[in-house]
Amino acid sequence: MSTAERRAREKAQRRREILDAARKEFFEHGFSRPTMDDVAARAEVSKGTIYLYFASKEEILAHLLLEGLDLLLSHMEAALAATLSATAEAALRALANAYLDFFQSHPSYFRLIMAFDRGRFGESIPPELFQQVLDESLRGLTLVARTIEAGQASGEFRVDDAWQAAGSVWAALNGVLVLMAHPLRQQMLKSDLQTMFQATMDLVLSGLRAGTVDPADG
Amino acid sequence: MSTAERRAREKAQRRREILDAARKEFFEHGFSRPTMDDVAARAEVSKGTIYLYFASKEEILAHLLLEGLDLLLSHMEAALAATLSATAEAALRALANAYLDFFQSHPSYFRLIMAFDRGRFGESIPPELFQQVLDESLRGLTLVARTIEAGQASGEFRVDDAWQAAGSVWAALNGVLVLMAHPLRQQMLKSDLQTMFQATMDLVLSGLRAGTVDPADG
DNA sequence: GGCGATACTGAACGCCCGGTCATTTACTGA
DNA sequence: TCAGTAAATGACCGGGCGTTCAGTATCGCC
Repeated sequence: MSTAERRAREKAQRRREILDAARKEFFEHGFSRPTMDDVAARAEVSKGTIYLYFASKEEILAHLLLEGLDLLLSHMEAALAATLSATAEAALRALANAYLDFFQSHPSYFRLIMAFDRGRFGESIPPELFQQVLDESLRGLTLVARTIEAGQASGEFRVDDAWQAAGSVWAALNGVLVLMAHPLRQQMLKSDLQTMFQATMDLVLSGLRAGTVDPADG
Repeated sequence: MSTAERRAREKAQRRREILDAARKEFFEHGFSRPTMDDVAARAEVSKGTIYLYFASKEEILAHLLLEGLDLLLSHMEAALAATLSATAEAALRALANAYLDFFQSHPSYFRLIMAFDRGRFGESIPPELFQQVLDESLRGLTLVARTIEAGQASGEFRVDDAWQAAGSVWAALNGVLVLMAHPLRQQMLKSDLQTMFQATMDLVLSGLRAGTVDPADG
């Protein structure tokens, strides 16, 4: 009996080793360049072995993507948990900073998430994985939307549709990260990512406070 | 003498034909899938001929990219020209709508611009073309920055740094387009691109009017 | 009419790579 | 000890594709 258990443990371990090797390869050399042979060499197994654990190259990437989303979500949830009793604005700032942190600490995961968003996979990965990714994605947006709803309730934010506002906030922050990812942009705008990110957050928060209804009035 | 001129005309014409064929192929099937054989077949020339007019596949894409940027800039400039004597807010809305129009009328050019932004080329294309792309890109941002400066001057907008604000605005609008490009997103947020785009623009404008300095005060 | 120049052609080159499967190796329980 | 099984191997397959270049066709001028 214990033999079977050990076997299962070893199998899981091997799988993890392959995933670790793939992560290193992909994060070091981009998501296209590395070949299955590269990953195999790094994992110190033969190429055939990889296919005993994963159905395809894309499936490996899909698993890494899920890792990244999990990490991002846990960052965001931790940030929210730490500001439970604060104002909605503070909570929203905490969420945004968690996203910025994630971008800076795990740029490759960020790039992978963006690649998925662009439809890099979508075909050719198991629908069940695909659904998981969508669910995680939705959970993230939900955190933002709920925070904005709290701000609506407390009167901090004057917006009609919290989900729409959440979409705008997410789009704006994401937009800054994508835009400023390029060093050339930082040159063009003569400011760095941090500064631009905070400025955008300030702008958006100012908009949320002022509300988009009845611009001239309070 | 006229012979040489005709020759030159014909050469330019052939070049245009190849570019037209490449545009169709790339816009129909994505920027990677089509092969040089596909482009050649579509242009009704042999593959070798293409290399008499372009140095590489990437260079062709770079020229298409420039076309796209030109088109976008002319849209934006036309929009600005039509609102010369209006408020800064109206002008900024006109710019934004021009961008939205561009996205909707020429989605493939938009995707190409985004691909460049991601660094899809950057290596392997002539530095002179690369520089041209950066210049155009900067011109676009300049239009936004100047408009915001006008709003600063007129007192419509309360921001310290017009360029920074321009970056935020650009990032936010770009972010919405990228975010909502996916049909799944529209489902998640239960609203369409148009609505989200306008909502984001409203939010951002509200922020510009309110200013990001001294939040509680006017 | 023929010669040089210019334009064009497409077979061939060189290289890359994801995925498969017959075979070998390692282990285990009787 | 050995047969049965699970795991691992890596040569091989089938395909793809950007780029080159030796050879061919076309044109215009003397």
